[in-house]
Amino acid sequence: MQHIDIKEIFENEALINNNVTVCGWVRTARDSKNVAFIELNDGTSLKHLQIVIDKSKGLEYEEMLKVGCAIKVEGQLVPSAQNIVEVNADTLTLLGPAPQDYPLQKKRHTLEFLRTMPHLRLRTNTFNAVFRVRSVMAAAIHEFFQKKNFVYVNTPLITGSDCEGAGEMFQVTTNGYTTEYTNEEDYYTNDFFGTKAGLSVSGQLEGETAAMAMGKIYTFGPSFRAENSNTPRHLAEFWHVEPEVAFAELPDIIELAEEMIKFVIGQVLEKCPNEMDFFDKFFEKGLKDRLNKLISEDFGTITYTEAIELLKKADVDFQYKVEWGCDLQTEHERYISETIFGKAVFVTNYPKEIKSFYMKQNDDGKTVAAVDLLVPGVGEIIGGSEREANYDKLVEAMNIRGMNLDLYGDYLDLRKYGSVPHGGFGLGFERLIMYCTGVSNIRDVVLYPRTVGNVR
RNA sequence: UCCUCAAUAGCUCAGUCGGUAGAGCAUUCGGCUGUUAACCGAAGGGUCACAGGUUCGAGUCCUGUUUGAGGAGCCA
Repeated sequence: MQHIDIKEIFENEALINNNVTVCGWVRTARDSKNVAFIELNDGTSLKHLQIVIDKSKGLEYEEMLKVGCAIKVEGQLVPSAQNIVEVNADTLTLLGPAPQDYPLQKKRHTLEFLRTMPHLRLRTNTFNAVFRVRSVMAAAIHEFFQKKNFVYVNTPLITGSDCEGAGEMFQVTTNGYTTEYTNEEDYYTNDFFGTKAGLSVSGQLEGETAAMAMGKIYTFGPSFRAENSNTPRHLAEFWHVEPEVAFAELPDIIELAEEMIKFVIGQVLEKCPNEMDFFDKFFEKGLKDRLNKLISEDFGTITYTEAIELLKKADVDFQYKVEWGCDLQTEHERYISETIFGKAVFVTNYPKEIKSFYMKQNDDGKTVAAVDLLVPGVGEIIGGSEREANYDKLVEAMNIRGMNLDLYGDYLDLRKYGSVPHGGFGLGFERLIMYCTGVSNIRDVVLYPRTVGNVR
């Protein structure tokens, strides 16, 4: 169907005073005696295109004033004082009518109401802006890593091993509920893979194997967590960015994370000015200032041990007592990133007891080379570490946790043959989108959010 | 999973001390000299989330359930 994107209508000055054809959905219409106005949106632009209907031309137009219908318009593009340009319609075609029970109105709806119709909420300004920003961010992530010679790998979504400590796995099975087996082993050996399988909670372990061959890799794809967590920051299915770098130590990983966050946010500010104005106006006042500040200054850095000292000295009555060895609670993380630093901050070198088996044990014998990136508002958006490269130390850490070493033969081989210092991090893509847009519920930055009890 | 709050017209909400269900927007109809969430007039629209209970009488009080939101835990 030959037509011009509304985005181009607004940007290409050469089109002015020419005849154009545009298609789109009617967002709102205003009718008076001699003239009617339609605001048309085709998804390419946040700004609507005004269509002017001169009633003396005798066009059929009444059905096309209904909010939500799809129309095609041919007419002359003319300058407009208030709207930059507008189209004086010569012909109007109704592509798809919208009956009066169309649920979206031309007024503002609550995000809660829009969540009840994930298919139609996409036709609102908010979701138009969210998914354009999401798309630009995804492209920026690829661009960042590709320019740095990282190889994009796709780790398996179905896995036999659990990335320990990263949450509950969804089980993958072809055994129906009517099948009966006498014991668990019998059940799994008769299943599709002949063993217990699940959806991956992280591609890290497989990513490490790739990094130990290709040097620098990244994954960018879905991860699945069956945790019963009901918060505005958790999804059962989310997109995970997981770079893994050989010949790298913890400071290299921190530098990479900071550089990546700054690049992606810089791209959004540059390529989505209208969307960012929209978010700044309707979702978080001062959003653009906050992001511009973020990309122009260094992130904070503090060790876990230093953070504990500062929290102990803080004149705040925390609900959870601060003691070296405890994991940082949300209230502590907020105090560090929002009150102490007032910006993004890396917290490093956590006690080994509260972190995963694969993290490199530091020489102090008490901590591991882990890092979390805390940002004001959203909390933790990155978790990473230098990995334990020493075979014996890794085996020891796994034994302490009572893990079955037989399931990790491939992983242990990496330390047996040509082991090198390496590390990486995991970024929750949706959390970065929240941080970038000011949208405060993760369900509103995903097309069809999957959460506990919701798989529509 | 735990804690708190909420659920009234299609949407957003009001509803006083327990006494006949309200507004704005939307919809439909009519009007209006180019409007910007247009404006003006009229009409239609209700199982007050669901199930019990207290009461002469419950949208309002009590109990349970469901759904949603926020916080916590877990995490990205």
